[in-house]
Amino acid sequence: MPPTIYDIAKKAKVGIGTVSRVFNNHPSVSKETRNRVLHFANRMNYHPHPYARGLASKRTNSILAVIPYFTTFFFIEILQAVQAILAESNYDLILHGVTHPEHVEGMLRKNTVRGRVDGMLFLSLKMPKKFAHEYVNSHVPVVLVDTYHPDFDSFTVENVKGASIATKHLISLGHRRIGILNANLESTPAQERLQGFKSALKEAQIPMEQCLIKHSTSVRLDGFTHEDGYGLMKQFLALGTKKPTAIFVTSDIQASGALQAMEETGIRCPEDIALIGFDDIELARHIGLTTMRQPMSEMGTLAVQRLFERMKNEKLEPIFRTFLPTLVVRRTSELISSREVNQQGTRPIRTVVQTTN
Amino acid sequence: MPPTIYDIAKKAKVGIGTVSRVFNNHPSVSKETRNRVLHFANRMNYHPHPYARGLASKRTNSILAVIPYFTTFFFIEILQAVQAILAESNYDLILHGVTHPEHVEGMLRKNTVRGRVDGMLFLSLKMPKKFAHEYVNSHVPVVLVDTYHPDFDSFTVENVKGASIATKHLISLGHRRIGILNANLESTPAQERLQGFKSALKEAQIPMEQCLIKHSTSVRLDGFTHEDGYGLMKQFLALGTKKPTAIFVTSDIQASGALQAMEETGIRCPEDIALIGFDDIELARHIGLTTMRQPMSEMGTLAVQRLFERMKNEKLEPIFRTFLPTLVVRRTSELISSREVNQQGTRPIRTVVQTTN
DNA sequence: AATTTTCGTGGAAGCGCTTCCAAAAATTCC
DNA sequence: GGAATTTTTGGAAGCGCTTCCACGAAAATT
Repeated sequence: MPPTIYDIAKKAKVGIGTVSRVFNNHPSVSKETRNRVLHFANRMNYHPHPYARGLASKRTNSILAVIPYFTTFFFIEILQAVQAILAESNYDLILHGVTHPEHVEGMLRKNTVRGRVDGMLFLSLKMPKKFAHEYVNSHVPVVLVDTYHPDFDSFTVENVKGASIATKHLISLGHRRIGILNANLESTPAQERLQGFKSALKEAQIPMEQCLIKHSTSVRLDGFTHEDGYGLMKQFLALGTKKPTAIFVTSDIQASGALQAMEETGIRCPEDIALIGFDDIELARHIGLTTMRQPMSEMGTLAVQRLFERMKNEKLEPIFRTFLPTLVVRRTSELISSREVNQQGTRPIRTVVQTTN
Repeated sequence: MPPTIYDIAKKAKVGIGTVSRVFNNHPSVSKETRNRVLHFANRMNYHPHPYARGLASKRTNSILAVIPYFTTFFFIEILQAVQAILAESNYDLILHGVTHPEHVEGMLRKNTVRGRVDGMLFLSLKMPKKFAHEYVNSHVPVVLVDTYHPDFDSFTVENVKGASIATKHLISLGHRRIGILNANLESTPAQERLQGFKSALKEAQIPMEQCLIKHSTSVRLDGFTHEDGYGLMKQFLALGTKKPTAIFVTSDIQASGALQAMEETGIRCPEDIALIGFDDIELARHIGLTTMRQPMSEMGTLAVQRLFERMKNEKLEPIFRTFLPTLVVRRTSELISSREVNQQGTRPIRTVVQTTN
């Protein structure tokens, strides 16, 4: 049996209250007593039982991250930043992957009750309306990341503007027949990116063509997959002379599929069709994909910081913070004329990050 | 205040023992009573307090995964499999990223004490000798993944054989000047992969050349990075006529860096230098990299299953299970003669998985 | 020197559960 | 119909801690 606070108290000839105070850095313990307690605690390898602590103090020192089941780089990078902060504050990170959207509500109802966790990060999932409504007070602080609800702190990416910037980039390159290769329109990012795309075209007074607007209908990962990109690009390529000269693809992963479809068909990028993605996952750098960078690490950091603030002070007004993706120009959207070609006919892969504001 | 077991008991006009029994699926509760309790519990949104439960029952329903701080695809895929199993068994997954190797021991000492978690997965980190020694009984079940120690269940990849298979693949393609682009030799996988490489050459009676053996000295991620691959490949390319015709790269991520270095220099792959990586991360498929696939998902699954077994029965003998990586042949090791070239001069990216036993 | 204030400390109560034992209720048996 | 079983049930004790109140000793004040 591991030693309890009583064992330490007895050995150190003090009361349990004193031992407790030592381990909670309570100021009113004399230096000698403190050292004596620490000495024995150390010798006996004593560690306060976190559950007993949680039960007695109503603080758990752990925060819960609820993420969609599919783990992509997007979440990893956010969680990595989260972990870093939590670790230095001595908090535990509990992970809940949600497999089915219907489970979200039950999960919330279960974990949102005081005493389970000190706070909760809710990533990329739709906050059920019904739940948000009945979520009044006396509840655990919740911060949303990559999803929005007026009643909670929300940290999201400006998908509309990002998509618009991406599209404008293609326009600025001289393209006029521009397509969009979108994910499943069920998902909010897909809707917003489509919206941004359309607004950019409208602003540039480029007429929209229905055949240049394609989206996935797949349910898996809301269509943000390599396969969906591949399939939709094949459809684009089948358009023959009506096919676009540039395409805004709503995620890097889809773009990689699209690129593969192009390679197989012998359509060159960017010569025949230029491409721009969204996300800037690691892969994008490797394949030289122009894309919109999402500041995942920053989002994670700010979200936890906000969560901590809210844990200190319940009554903060919800804030809604938005992150503007940055344009990262790489090979797939290079201007053909501006290319450097070396003796072997290959080109260096370069990355140009363009800061937008 | 959330309702407690007492509130439910009062409403349902039963004793707290009965409520407890209902929530623990104890058989000796009559159907009507059970339904009545459940009815009120539901109405009042009652959820047993996990910490109180843990304290009273000495089961926590959570397992801890200790991972190196740097989060790579390797861990993600393993953890994803772990999560899937835990979720369906109603267990929580607690994540501890270890930032500094020196922290490992303290972390173990702290969490390995009964009552904190029910079990622990220890990924890719070196189990401190000193700790393993004093870790006798009355401790939490621990299972190691991607690392080995005789006193614990260990699930590891056969790096030596994997590296040997990779090297033999290159040999079978007719290559004789074969290099190895390795990570930091401080790390076990790097050492083992070097060993497998050497043994394959020896078996084929190919003399080893010192200049074809290169490794990273970087500390970050033990040298398993894009940058290290890039840098070392530059060194290979600087060898001029003495440069290899094929290289075994000890990870996909390094291989992607190596490929970039080749592209920049105008050295073609596989025409001038063939490449084989290790891991089969998603990226490998996208860039058409031949590689050794590590069965990460399978490892994760089996490791948790073993952990569960051990949680049921303390006294199991440690087992040591080993996974053989599979050769996945893609573009970077194609035989030049066997290439299909289509009219535009591009080739389809194909994947051939070769099962080895 | 007597009084007040401060500091350090001990330990009871209570956090919300599980588990056990004893007792009540229902069922079976003779 | 009553005793013997079996099935349900109630609730005290205890899990390991925090927190608060009370108390004695030391320091400061008068």
